[in-house]
Amino acid sequence: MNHRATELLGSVHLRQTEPRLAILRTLLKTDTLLTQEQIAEQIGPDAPNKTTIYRTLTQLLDKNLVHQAYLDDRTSHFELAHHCGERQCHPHFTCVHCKQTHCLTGISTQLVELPKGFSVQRQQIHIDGVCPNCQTMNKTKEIERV
Amino acid sequence: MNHRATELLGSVHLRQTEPRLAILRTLLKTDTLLTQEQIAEQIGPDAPNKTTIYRTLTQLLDKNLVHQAYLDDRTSHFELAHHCGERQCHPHFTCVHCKQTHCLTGISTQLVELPKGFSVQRQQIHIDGVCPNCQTMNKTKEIERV
DNA sequence: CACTATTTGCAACTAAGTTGCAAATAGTAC
DNA sequence: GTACTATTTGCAACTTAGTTGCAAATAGTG
Ligand SMILES: [Zn+2]
Ligand SMILES: [Zn+2]
Ligand SMILES: [Zn+2]
Ligand SMILES: [Zn+2]
Repeated sequence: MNHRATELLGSVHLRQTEPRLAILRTLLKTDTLLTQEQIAEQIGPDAPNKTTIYRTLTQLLDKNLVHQAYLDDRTSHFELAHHCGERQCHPHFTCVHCKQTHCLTGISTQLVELPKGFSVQRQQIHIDGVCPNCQTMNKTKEIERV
Repeated sequence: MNHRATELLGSVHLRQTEPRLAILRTLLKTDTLLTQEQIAEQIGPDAPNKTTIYRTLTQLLDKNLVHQAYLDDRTSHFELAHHCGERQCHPHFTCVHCKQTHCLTGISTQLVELPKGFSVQRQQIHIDGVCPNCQTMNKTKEIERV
């Protein structure tokens, strides 16, 4: 992981600093979106300052190593761009019950057919619903009530 | 418009108050998403307090008369739900150049096929790109440069 | 007209994200 | 290794969308 982080930084000609490596390692480890706060938590007590985290994420966004998603809670979520297509991110699913967001990386989706004159740079799909976990929990509760 | 606003409020059993009517009239008049601030602007000097606007929008969201979209700027955008399907809003297109968002109400889209166990409540598609207006403006500039 | 539950406006607050600046450090040249 | 400089970092102060508590105003009802 550490090596991959170094590699990624190198590939976009950014200096190899500990804060940047720690942030990249954290993003490499996870399979979902993370907020600035979650990144800091996961790095632990020696996490970089929040300003540094935001600045680093902005740089990685500019280099297109990282993507940003706006879900339903007014805070930005970030992830590595390596599971996204050229003009389309993988879809995201947010459970209205447990509020968890899942990256649907295995799923193929179509680009929307746009009217003449519009050109696409990135398409993002966001789905709200109930996740498998909460679905079965609800069923269990129903059975218990009977 | 005024009549339609009254009708809408009645249909969800909310009291007919001037702030609520003004907000609904504004949403009825427009063909795009609006922020709290834009709603206040459009109503003018007698616009309701921002607290009232947010509270009203939340009530209308609960009654499913209004939908909320999170685009790329950390502020919520609102619109009437009347151009949305049962489980899917119309797609939104944001121009990276002029920052304007367009409601693509005429376009048909598919629901993503979810893995077993996930159930959909609402699918939203958001596209970033260049709008027809900015596209032709760029072409014109190129020609001028030659 | 009177009554009450609901709604509104205001001021103070919360929290995500940004900015300016001085101190620290990565990469480079010797 | 040491010195140098451009870049990066941390901190504190700030900005701003959205929320909360509460007292005053008002829609609907009889
Ligand atoms: Zn869930
Ligand atoms: Zn994802
Ligand atoms: Zn445009
Ligand atoms: Zn729309």
